[in-house]
Amino acid sequence: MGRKKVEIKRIEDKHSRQVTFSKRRKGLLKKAKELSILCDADVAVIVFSNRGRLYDFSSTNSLTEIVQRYHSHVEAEKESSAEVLDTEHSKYASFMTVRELLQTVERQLEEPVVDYLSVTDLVQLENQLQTALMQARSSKEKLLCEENKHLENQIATTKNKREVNNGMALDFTNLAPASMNCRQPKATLNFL
Amino acid sequence: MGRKKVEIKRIEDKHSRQVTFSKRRKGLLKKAKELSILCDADVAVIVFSNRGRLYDFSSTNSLTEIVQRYHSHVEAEKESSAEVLDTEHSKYASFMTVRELLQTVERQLEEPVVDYLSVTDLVQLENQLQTALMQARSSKEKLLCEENKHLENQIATTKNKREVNNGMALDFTNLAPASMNCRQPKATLNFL
DNA sequence: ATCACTATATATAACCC
DNA sequence: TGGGTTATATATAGTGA
Repeated sequence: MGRKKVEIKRIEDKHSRQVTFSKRRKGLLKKAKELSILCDADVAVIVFSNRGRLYDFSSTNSLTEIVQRYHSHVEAEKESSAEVLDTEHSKYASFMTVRELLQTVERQLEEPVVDYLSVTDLVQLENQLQTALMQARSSKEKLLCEENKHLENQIATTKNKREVNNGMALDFTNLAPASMNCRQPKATLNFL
Repeated sequence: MGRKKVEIKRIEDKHSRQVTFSKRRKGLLKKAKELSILCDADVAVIVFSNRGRLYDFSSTNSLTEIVQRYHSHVEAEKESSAEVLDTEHSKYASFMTVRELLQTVERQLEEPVVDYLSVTDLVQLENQLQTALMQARSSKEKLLCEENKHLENQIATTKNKREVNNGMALDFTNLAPASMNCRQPKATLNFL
């Protein structure tokens, strides 16, 4: 795309590598922006120069937003590939997740918290909610209404079983990738 | 870059938006790869189509790696820049938000839901939790423990006031910047 | 570093299947 | 969807200030 065709391999000359980096980085971010606008897509780009300088683009206010969505998406894919999910289960998954969320937050608040579990669990909760949100976003009206009605019934009939449900611990060990993302607790430890 | 020059604004025709998305996405990911190879840079790209499908590129084995580097980079910058925030106020902000979240989710689940309020509210909740998360992540251990103890007391003493608290509507208007991010509800409405 | 210039390589819009 | 073709718009390599 210039006077000469360049092979796609590391540019050895330091100066032209730097110049090319500057030009292509700008081009990449521009393309990312265009894609997000033209196609109404959410796009995030992170670039670190080989000397550690950061450049980024996000189609939303915060890049983190998209990253979170990425994590939950990966999370969701893992779940759906693991279980061949029957329709009935997945249909109400988002709202079930919210109910679980509710219970977890309750426990979170009512039990003594030691160590950094609060931070870690917040991350987990956040992922769960994000997943629920993704699913909710792509639902259509009828599904949504059905779900709501169904949910109301569930709530009504489940209220009595509260104790039982609370006894059922959420299995966070299934969230391996998510917890790998959360090295924040470690980072927090570094402050001390 | 084609037969005609295109303005950079949302493509209204659904079909050509989809086609353009497909082509430009491929182009973007290719450019990202080239940049990372040519200039020995770390590059991560995340793309969500407007229908929620995920596409990504990472110059390292895991995209998460780069994301983490991004977070530490941002964290480091944040710390080096001034922290103006009033300590007393921000101290418990994250956990207060979680408590509000709890109440809101409860209402969400126990009240009949009409229209798309459920989706919209989920977005709000998501933002609140995100805010809580951000703040929690940057807390230090002592703060965290203090908060937890304080919180436990609050919970204990607040339980009786439940009714009153539920009556107190959350003021979402304070979340202006966050809610501006959420154009998804609009997008969701378009499906219908 | 970045800016401007140009010749050229690439990306891609409109069109086909 | 996803892949071709072709004409055109863009990106950018090489160069110099």
